[in-house]
Amino acid sequence: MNYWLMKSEPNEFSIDDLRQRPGQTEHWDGVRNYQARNMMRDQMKKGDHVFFYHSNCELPGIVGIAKVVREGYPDFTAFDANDPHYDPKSDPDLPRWFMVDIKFVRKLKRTISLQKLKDCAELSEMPLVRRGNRLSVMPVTKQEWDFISALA
DNA sequence: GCCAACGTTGGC
DNA sequence: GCCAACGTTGGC
Repeated sequence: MNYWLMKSEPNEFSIDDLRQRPGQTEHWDGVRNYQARNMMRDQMKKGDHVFFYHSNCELPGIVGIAKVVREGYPDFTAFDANDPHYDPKSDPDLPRWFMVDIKFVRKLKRTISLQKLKDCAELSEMPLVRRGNRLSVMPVTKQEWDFISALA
């Protein structure tokens, strides 16, 4: 069992949007970063736990929990010239970008803010709290997961 | 292979 | 809206 953190801008796609999706499930399309791609394609497994993080908003932080319900498969939005995430270099016969499906588990009563996470020495190794970090999908250790869960 | 230019991310 | 940090692109 592995643990992850996935960022989303709430004005694009929030934890509430996920909860309201049919089956409370959504495909995580639009990631155009190779490190994040590799994790979704190769490492994220059905049943893995996910922290849902809101970025680029009034109170950045962890807002909920989700889980992986479908393992890596080609991000079809890359093939669609009308899609904002279109990438002509991704060939359907040799897809460049991958995604997973995640399902809503629960929303936290209160956001665990980025500031709070930064204040915890136990979390100082997380890429999330490192300066300049831009990874939108990142691994979380079991220790970090348990520690953060206890903050909620 | 180097590196400047550029576009994007994301906190503030 | 600003801007630092970072990844990607493309000329050479």
